[in-house]
Amino acid sequence: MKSEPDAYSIDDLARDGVEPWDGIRNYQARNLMRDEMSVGDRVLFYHSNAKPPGVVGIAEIASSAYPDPTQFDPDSAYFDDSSSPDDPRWLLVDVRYVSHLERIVGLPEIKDDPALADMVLVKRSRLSVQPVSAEEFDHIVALGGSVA
DNA sequence: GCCAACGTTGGC
DNA sequence: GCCAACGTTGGC
Repeated sequence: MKSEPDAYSIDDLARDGVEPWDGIRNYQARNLMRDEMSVGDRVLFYHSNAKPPGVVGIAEIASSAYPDPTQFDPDSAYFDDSSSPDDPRWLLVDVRYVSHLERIVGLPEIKDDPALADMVLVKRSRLSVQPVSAEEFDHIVALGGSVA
């Protein structure tokens, strides 16, 4: 899962513990949260639009998908007036902090690693929630160093 | 700041 | 249903 650290960083998640992952406004990302995530699933936390961009930590899914309240809030940047409470268009999941990696695994390193060539991040980078295989997950954690 | 790659919108 | 115009993402 990607986040711009200026908006919400791994340090913010470490401080907050659990955070509703609001603001996802992409159908593919929504469907992944709805259909492919279970409580306890591990998450790679990725800093996008960062210097450097890369995987910075580990989180886990702390809830199943439920309606994102910001879509109904006219004062929110994520407000969507074509969504109704009867039939919510946008969902979110709660995300819980697990750990930082010992070092950032940067995007260039990921792109250059043959074991990671099939990652969605490499093949189709512009998606804020992406599936990661168990092998890819373990490989990146091994590169970055697991703190726990 | 630039721009490539997508995703969405809306006229027809 | 097609597709042009437009908006967003995010690396560089």
